[in-house]
Amino acid sequence: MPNEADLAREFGVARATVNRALRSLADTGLIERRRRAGTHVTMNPVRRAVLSIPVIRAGLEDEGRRHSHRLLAKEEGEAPDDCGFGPALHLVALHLADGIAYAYEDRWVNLHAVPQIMQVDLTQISANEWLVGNAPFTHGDLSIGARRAADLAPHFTCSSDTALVQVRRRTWNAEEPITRVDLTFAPGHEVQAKL
Amino acid sequence: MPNEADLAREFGVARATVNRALRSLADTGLIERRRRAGTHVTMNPVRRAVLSIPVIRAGLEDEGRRHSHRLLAKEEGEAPDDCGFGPALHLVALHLADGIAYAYEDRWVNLHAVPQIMQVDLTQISANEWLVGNAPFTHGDLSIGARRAADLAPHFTCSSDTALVQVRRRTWNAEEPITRVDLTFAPGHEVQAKL
DNA sequence: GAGTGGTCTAGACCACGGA
DNA sequence: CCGTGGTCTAGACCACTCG
Repeated sequence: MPNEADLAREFGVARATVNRALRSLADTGLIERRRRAGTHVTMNPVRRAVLSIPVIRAGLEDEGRRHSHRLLAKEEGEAPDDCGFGPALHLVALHLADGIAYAYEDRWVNLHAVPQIMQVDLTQISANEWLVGNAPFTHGDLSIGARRAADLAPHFTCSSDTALVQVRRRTWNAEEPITRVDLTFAPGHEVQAKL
Repeated sequence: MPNEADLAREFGVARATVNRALRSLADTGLIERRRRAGTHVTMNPVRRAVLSIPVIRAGLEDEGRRHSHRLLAKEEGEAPDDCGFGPALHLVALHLADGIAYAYEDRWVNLHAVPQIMQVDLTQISANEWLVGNAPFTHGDLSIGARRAADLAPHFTCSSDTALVQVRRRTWNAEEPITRVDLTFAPGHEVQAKL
C-alpha cells in the first residue's frame, strides 16, 4: 500500500489520522506493517475471535446464578513437567452454580512465584478468585479440548462416556510461570466468543 | 481516574498521548471509559483471549500438512430455525490433513445472501475457502463445545464414545446472515488461544 | 449546561531494518 | 544509508451524556 505520507496527501488528512486508521486495520489483522518495508495487505486474513474469560464467580453472578465452591484436595508437591516450575501447590476444587456442579478445577500454583498463597484459606475464597486479585500476570495461553467424563462422571452425575469441554490455561508474569489450571465443565457447557 | 487533561499535566505529556495510553488500556479491558462519566478501573477485569481462526487449508499448510477435502452431501433446503434464514444450501464435507480425517463440516449457506454459490464446483474448492474470498462478513460468533463421536466415529476411525471438539460459527454481513457451520474435529484436537 | 472523552491537525524527532 | 512506521506535541473543535 502507499505509505502514510502519500495516503495523507491523497485523502487530504493529517498523517496522524492515517496512522491511526492503519493501526486499527493492523490490530484486526487485515494489514501487516513493517518499518521501511511498508504496509501490505494480509494474504490470509486470519480472523481473530475474542473470548471473554471472566472469573468463574463473576461470570455466574452476571447470569444471576449463585456461585459456591468446594475444595477437594490441597497438597504441596512437584508440578508436572509441562508446567515449567517445580515446587507447587496442587489444588482440586469443584465449582457449583446454584448448588449444581458447574466446573471441576485441577490447578498447580508456582510456590516460588506466589508463596503467600500458603497462608490463604482456600475453602473460603477460591484460588481462581484469590489469584486474580493477588497474582498479576502479563500473558498466558489457553487450549480448549474435549474429554470423556470418565472419573469425573460422579461429580456431574453423568455417564462416564459423556463428552466434556476442558480448558487448560497457563499464565506467566513476565518470564515467571504463575499457574496452570485445567477446568472441566459440566455437560452441555459451551465456550462463547465473538469475531 | 483523573481525566485526560489532569493526567497530561501530572505527567508532563500531551493530552493526545494520555488518550492513546488510556485507549490501549480500554482495549484490553482494564479500564472503562464513558463521556462525561469519566474513566474507571474495571471491577472484574475480564481477560480477553484472542484465538486465530485460519482458513482450514491455510492453517494446515502453515503446519506443513497437505489439505484436501471430500464433499459428502450437497442439497438445497430450508435452514434450521436457529440459522435465521430460510432457503439454504446444505453442505457436508470432510477435511483431510495428509489424507487423514481432520474435520467434519456441516454447513448451511444463506442462498438469499450468496446465490452465486450455486454456480461453484464445491468438489474443487471447499465452501470454507470460497466463502472467505467471495462472501465478506462484518461479524460473527463462535461457540465451542464437546460431543460424542457417535455417528461420526467411522470418519475418524475412533470409538463412538470418543469426545470430540465441536465449533459452531455463524457469520453476518451487517444484518444479513451468511452461513452457519459446525466443525467437528478429529480426536485430540485442541483450539488454541493467547491471552 | 458543562465536563468528559473522541477525534483531528500540522509539525517534529526517532528507531528500526531493508535495500 | 535512508525511507518507513512509531510516537509525541500543542492546540482545536466536536459529540455525547450525566447531573
